[in-house]
Amino acid sequence: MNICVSKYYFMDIRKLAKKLNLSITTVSRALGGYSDVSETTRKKVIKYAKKYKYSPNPNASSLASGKSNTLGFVIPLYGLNSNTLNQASFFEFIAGMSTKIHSENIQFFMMFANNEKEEKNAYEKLIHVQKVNKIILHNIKIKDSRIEMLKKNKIKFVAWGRTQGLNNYSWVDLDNEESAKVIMKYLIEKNHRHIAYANIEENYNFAFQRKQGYLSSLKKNKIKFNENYYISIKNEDPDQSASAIKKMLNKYSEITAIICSTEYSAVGAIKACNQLNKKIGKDISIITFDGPVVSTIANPSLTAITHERKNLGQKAIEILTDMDKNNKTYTYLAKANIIDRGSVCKLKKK
Amino acid sequence: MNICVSKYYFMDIRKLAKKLNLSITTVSRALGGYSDVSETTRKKVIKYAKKYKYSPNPNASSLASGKSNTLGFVIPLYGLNSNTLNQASFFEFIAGMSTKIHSENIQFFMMFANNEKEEKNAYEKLIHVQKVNKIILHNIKIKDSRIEMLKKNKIKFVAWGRTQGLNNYSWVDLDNEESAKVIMKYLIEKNHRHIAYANIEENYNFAFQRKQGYLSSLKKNKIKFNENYYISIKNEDPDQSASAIKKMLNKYSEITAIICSTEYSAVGAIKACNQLNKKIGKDISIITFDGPVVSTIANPSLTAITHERKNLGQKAIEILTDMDKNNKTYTYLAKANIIDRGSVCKLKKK
DNA sequence: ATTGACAACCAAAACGTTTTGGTAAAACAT
DNA sequence: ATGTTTTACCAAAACGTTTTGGTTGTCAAT
Repeated sequence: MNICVSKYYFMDIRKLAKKLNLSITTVSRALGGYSDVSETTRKKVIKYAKKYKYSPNPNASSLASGKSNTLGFVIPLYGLNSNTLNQASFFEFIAGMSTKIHSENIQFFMMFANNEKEEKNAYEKLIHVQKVNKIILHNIKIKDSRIEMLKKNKIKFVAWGRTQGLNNYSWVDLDNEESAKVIMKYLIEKNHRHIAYANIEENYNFAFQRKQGYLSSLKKNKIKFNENYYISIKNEDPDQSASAIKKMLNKYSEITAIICSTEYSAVGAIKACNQLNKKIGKDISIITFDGPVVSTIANPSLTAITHERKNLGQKAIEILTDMDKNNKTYTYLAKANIIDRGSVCKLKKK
Repeated sequence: MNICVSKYYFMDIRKLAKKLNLSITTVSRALGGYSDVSETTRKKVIKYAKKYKYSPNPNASSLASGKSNTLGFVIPLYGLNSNTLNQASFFEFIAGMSTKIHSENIQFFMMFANNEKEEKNAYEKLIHVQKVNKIILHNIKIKDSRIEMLKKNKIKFVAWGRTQGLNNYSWVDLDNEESAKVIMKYLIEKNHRHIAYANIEENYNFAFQRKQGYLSSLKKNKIKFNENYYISIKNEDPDQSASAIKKMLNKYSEITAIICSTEYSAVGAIKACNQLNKKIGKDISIITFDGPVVSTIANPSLTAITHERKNLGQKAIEILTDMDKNNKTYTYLAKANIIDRGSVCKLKKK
């Protein structure tokens, strides 16, 4: 009654070669997809490899080839650990990756970083000690020196997020600017004209992009940007948001809708409205970016625009495998959909 | 202007041995801590290894020794991906680990699992393909066949959580029963006697343990267990909780306090009270287990008992390194503290 | 002086692959 | 018929360690 050991009766390439009456070289090259093996032989090799559950020893293989077929990934704990919302998007991303990884037989090597210095160090270790040849670059800064570093080392990578300016590398990202426009269209169709925007500080790239979409939609609809309707909070702290929003709503009572750039500001908005006894979805409309947590936890729930984050992870892996084949760079923008939870009301046309 | 490559000018054990005028064997054994190397030699070796930033090629080392000094860890996405609250505790755990991993120079190998079958498979791959020699066993079931499997393969492991019954292996866990008792003491001191308990289904081990604490505290204080005050919800769905709690409060208006076994049931309780127009912290008291999310997002915030989850991760690594030295098993129970957020009121003594 | 134990070192084998630099046979071109 | 190219295969080296099975020299006990 051996639960597991029996399943992996040990089969190395030598035994496999002997069983097949082939040389080790041929077996290796058959499985490696080299062209100096006839198709009939290759099929036989693959069939037997499957039958005997042969899987090459990854250490031997990495050692011999100088590459490890391992995907490096650094988890920036310092950005995640205290931020429940980022955590959710993180898990959605790796869940997306995992669907592809399984089929592509890639392996995974993770490291942790508790601050920026550790983060950079981790990437260097991944490359020079672990010898990973693929990397998911996460937690992109507006300007990011890691990109040059990876290029110099000729490591294939996909960035999750973009730097500001020219992005001449492969990346996947949310279509932040576009989704802000979608939100604006949604509000304007419901006849909102005095639309406030609660942001976190703009040196987060996504926050900057979202604001751009807001501004360009205003312009397109010939609404003048009113800077009193715009809030920028340093930390992702709902209480700070709440007090700023409260002040704003008190002073500018003509505001009928608030766009919240993160879930934290959304929670702030809810608190502010509760304190002012404004009924959400009636006296005031609120719409937020993202919202996995708000949707289940916050009270009341909020209408939100959500991105297909799972696609991001999937695409990242797809791109990496495509990059193996040809040396192009690829990009992917995740689209977003509005999920109506009743926190936005339709105003009468004036 | 080389950002990174220069930092790791390549130094292997051969070059190091040549520089030191020693054999490769001696260098290896000096760094490995073997006793057939004199202390003076060892010091010299270590000094130079540091100076030249030598770090052994992990693939070569694993290949030669048959062990990889790598810690295996399977992320059960199927339990995490949709559950924001588990995510938070997950990150707290790995953040805890990361503080120790850095200092102990352990490496990390992660796999993902989207269901129980994949999960078990992942552990087998970790052992037989990746050749990890240490494992953090996560997502423990009440009865868990993986434990036998790991024992049979002589893999050192620490379980995060416990099976029911005899636990003759190393584990770290929350002190669930004790913290339920702490909560009960807290409520009873505030003169609550009609205390309801909103649980999720008891075949989660932690839910079972927490209920035990509740029951034994009742007994100790000579309060008879009233099964009408006890709710057990299948899924972690706030709305299901809400409707059950609402029904209960309507029928048994003598209830003055609700203990929520998870944050989800806490959100349910908040919703129920709002719908019944009962003011939390005044008309009714609510206290919840955990609460990283509730504390920032839920409205109002709730008094909660929180465990030092970061310690769990730290201890897990500590235990693994201790187990390397001597073959004992270790256990650790994380203590909990009540954080008062005003949702529990003091009743007048009758 | 001889023996045994011990300390400190080392050469070579082993780990399981990939890669290099071939060879033999078959196919094709002249 | 001969030279050339192509196809299909392989032996051996290499990857950078750890481990095995020693050797040599020193010291204490006899």
